[in-house]
Amino acid sequence: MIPFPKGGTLHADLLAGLRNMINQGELAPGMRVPERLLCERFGISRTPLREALKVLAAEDLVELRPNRGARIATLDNQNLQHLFEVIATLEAEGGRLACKRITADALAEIQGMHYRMYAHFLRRELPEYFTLNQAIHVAILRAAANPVLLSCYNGVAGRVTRARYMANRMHPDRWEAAMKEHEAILATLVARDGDRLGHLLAQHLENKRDIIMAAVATANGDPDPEQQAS
Amino acid sequence: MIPFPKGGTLHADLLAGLRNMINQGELAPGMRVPERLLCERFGISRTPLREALKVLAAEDLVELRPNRGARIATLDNQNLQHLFEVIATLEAEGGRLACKRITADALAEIQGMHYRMYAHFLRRELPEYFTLNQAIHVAILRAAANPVLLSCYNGVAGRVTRARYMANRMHPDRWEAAMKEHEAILATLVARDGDRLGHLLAQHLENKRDIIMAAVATANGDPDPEQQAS
DNA sequence: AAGCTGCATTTTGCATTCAGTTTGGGGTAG
DNA sequence: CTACCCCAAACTGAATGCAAAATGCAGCTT
Repeated sequence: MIPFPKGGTLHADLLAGLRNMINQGELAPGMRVPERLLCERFGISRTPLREALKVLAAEDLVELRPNRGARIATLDNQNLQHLFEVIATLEAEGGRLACKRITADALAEIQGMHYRMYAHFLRRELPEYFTLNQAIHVAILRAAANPVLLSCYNGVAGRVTRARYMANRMHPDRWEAAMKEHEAILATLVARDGDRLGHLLAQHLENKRDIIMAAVATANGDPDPEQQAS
Repeated sequence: MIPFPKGGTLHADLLAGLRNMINQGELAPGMRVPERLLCERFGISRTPLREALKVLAAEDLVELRPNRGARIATLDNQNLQHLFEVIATLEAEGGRLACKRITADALAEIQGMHYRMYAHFLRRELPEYFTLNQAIHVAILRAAANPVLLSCYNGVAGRVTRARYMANRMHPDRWEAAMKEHEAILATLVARDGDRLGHLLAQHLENKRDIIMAAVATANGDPDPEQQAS
């Protein structure tokens, strides 16, 4: 019986737990969700688990087929293309709005995160770098002061988190380029140039997409991943 | 006992039924959701109803407070601002992509819908006009050939559907202006001018937002609605 | 008379139970 | 040997039951 964070109601905690399991690959894409097994692993009954699965299905993290159980949603290249297209759109708009609305405090906090991230870059501490990287992107979205935009972003970004976990290493050249992009992003945010920031973020996302898609391709057994359609 | 569309599984049908009830105001914003009452009205048990409520809560259509039941989410002016900001973003990007990807068939279908809508406009048939109007917007999104973008749009647009129902009448001048905007939108789509279409759609959405917010304001008892922040 | 306390009722959250469907296997006919 | 069919076991979907928490109200205190 595997313990899990018990903050509030059971189904809510389960939701978080299942999300983690999916993101970390414990529940592999395409896999059937073993209802009964998970119930005894978590030490709960089927009711809250099924409630959580309904929510995950609404988020397209699992596919729910009537009378035939649930499957973990797969992430093929086309899915990733579509997801990143939407993520880029939301981040770009978030950047534009953030330039208009960001407070001095929020800007200072982002700058702080940026420099801490830079330190991790210099020390080649990839996990810490990734964490701050993602935190900066979320912070910009948050600075856009639009909770709907943020929750929309979280919903879509959550669907590629699994793929992010696969891309847990990075070519040094690309890493340096990404760091430079972040430099430009920060400078443009400070300059409050919304349109330019939007474009920079969209470009940055495209590059991120290529890395992740390459990583997913290798993870899927392709040793020489050079497929990346437009 | 109120009947409801019974197509597939019970909770899925319930979901659709509850959405309709919310959109048409049968379940008023801020209202507590009487679990037991709805169960006997639909003639079902609490389990599928609760599953449907969990999904609605994930979509932010209802607010779920632990041990204190569910409330229908309210839609204040700020919410509408935020929602329309995101809707405009998604529609604009959808328009840009549609210009790149739309097929001749899809374009012809949109043109057909447009002219039928124009006929309803000439005859001042508002409900039919609204239906086709919405269908055109969805068709453009669909032409963008990005299912993630579409489902994202549906999710956010679904949250303002209630407000749309309140705006069931329209000033003749504004109606004519909206019709002209649609003319321009169609022409720009035909011309495959993605960036321009994006801007037109965003502008069109801003106007729609103003109408709906004014209607909601009057519905909330404000006889002279002149609040519309940027 | 207003506010607080304690109890009864209602409601929520979860477990358990029941009914209907799918799935897998063994047997049989071709 | 292969294909089909039938049956049983497993699983899914929904209903019911039960414990805990919240709500409402009466009576009491100040």
